[in-house]
Amino acid sequence: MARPTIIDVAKAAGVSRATAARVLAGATNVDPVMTSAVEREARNLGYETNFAARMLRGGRAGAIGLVLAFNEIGSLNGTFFASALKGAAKGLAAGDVQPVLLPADDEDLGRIPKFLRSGAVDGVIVILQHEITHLVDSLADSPVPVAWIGRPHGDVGPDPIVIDADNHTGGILAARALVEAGRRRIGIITGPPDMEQANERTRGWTEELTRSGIAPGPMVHGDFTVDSGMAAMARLLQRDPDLDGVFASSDLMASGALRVLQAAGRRVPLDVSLVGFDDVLPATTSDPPLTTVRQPLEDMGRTAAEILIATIAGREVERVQILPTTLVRRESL
Amino acid sequence: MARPTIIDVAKAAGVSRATAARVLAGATNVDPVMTSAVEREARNLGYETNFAARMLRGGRAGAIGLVLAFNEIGSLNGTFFASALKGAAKGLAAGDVQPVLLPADDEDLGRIPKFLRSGAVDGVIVILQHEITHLVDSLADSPVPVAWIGRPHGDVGPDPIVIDADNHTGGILAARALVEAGRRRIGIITGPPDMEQANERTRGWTEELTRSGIAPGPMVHGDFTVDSGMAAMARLLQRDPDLDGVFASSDLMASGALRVLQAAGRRVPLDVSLVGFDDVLPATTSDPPLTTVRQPLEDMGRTAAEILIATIAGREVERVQILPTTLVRRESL
DNA sequence: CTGAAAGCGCTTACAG
DNA sequence: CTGAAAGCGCTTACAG
Repeated sequence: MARPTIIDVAKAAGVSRATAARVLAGATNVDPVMTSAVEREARNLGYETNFAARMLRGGRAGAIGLVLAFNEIGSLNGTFFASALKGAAKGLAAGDVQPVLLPADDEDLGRIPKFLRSGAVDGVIVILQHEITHLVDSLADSPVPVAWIGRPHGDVGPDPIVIDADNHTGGILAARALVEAGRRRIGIITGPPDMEQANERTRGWTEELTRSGIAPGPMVHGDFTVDSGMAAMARLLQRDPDLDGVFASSDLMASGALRVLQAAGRRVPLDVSLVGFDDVLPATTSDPPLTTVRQPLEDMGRTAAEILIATIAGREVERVQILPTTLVRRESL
Repeated sequence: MARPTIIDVAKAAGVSRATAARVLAGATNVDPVMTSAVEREARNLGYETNFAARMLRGGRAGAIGLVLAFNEIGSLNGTFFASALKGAAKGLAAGDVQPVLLPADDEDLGRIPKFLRSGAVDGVIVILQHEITHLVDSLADSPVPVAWIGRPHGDVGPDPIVIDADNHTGGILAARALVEAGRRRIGIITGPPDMEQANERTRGWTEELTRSGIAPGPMVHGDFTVDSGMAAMARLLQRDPDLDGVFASSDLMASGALRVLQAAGRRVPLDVSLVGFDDVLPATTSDPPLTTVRQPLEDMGRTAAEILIATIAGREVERVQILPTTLVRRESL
């Protein structure tokens, strides 16, 4: 069935469309029997007020534009999220589609699904930096197509649109670079255990070390932040003071680790080699700048936009795209 | 006159509403006389297709949602722009208003004014990092209220909504900190000369040095990027190799300057003290972390959202707000 | 080639 | 307390 209208709700509840509208608007002077009938049917049908109709009637959009120069979007590269956002914004602009920001509120999980049912957007791109299980669940039965940047955990329905980086190869690249630099006692600062992308990096790293005949060193979990990188590095040094190589699953954690290493008197890269992941701004501003595994975040965002636009237009496209990761050599290795 | 409709255009052109619609849709099989009459009147009246009506008719929004967890917005702090965006997004979310991203295309200046006339948004926030004169001009006669983050150059009409940081005091704080650290040969890396905010910082710096009986040292312009900071620092060292203090008008330029200083054998802060501006992520990840003048970027974004929402709701609010800057002491001073 | 009319889905002033 | 009807602004199938 097509998106239900208020007429569908009214019919199902056996009342006039005016009454249904009143109930849905929260009016109190309506027969309680009718009220509950309307509320029940609205829920059953998954009714949500049509955004365009309300706007045409009321004259108010309920939206505010954020104007920014394109080169300001260009400056968005400080973080994973900012870079992906930048790519997506560019891709959407190229398709003459407006990007609408939908912050997912932890306290009100229903907001986004509701918004999607209102018809205000033709599709959504989800930038999955951290695993947000409830968000994934609440988008599983979206009435509009969803493109996932990063592979979602859990059930997202059949044939999802997924854009991800090749995390597994990224882990291999990091391990190989450390081994080729002559490192033999190599630890890892990985991401949260429930985050599949981090796990794949770790798997690649483990495989490549094993393949090279080197036993993987100590592993500590972080949460991708600078602070967690500092804490993780301190624990890594406790576990093996003679560590000569570290792979951190994000540049932020790597830059935290770098600071702890230097404070502990280790010279990087002389005593310890360090490889990060992401290739975001802090990788270039730290001292020494970080050798890191580059995720093509901007490309991922742009690709998500393109696939989604094509899907909405009814064109056939490859719905899963894993973009390559590459090693960017700077001075921490 | 209220926003003109296609009926207004049709009347003015002396044709039926169907004909006007055909012309506006680009149909070719319309009498040339009628065609040009419609086109002329549409232009005269500043007609733009009502977004809600088209959407209700056509069923397509022409928009795509970017779903992101709130803590991902929280990670937006790599740059001036990202932090302001983060604050604005939070402020809008609190008011239950959707943020719509409007990238300003250099090649198509008309796009944003057109969009605003379509009624798709109730207001706009402009994040002015660089001075974008043409953008300012093209928004001067916006049909919806505009909130400027950063003081716009040029004519923006009467009684504009402006949210800015106290750049002048920021410059004073930087100079005072350098002087109190015992520095006497203090150079400055400022912003582009046409950018009022950078000029105010420089003015504050100059005033405070003069007040302390210290002659301001050499000045070089940058464009707020890391690279421009590196180039500027190199020139500063040429002009005065015995410099013992530097104020850079952005943290990115400061981190570029830091690298050049260290490459030139200067220890920071032992030989040279360095103060940045903004307090964005790279200030905390550089080595040493930067002492910097903090702009409350997130507050500025949030304030812009709040003022705009209040204005749209018809509430009276203070339309100009200059938020305080503060010195954040880290280790480069 | 042009115009009168229907209809997208909603809300609310009006009549009962 | 409830319903029939008008109207927000647009586009297009239909009739001429």
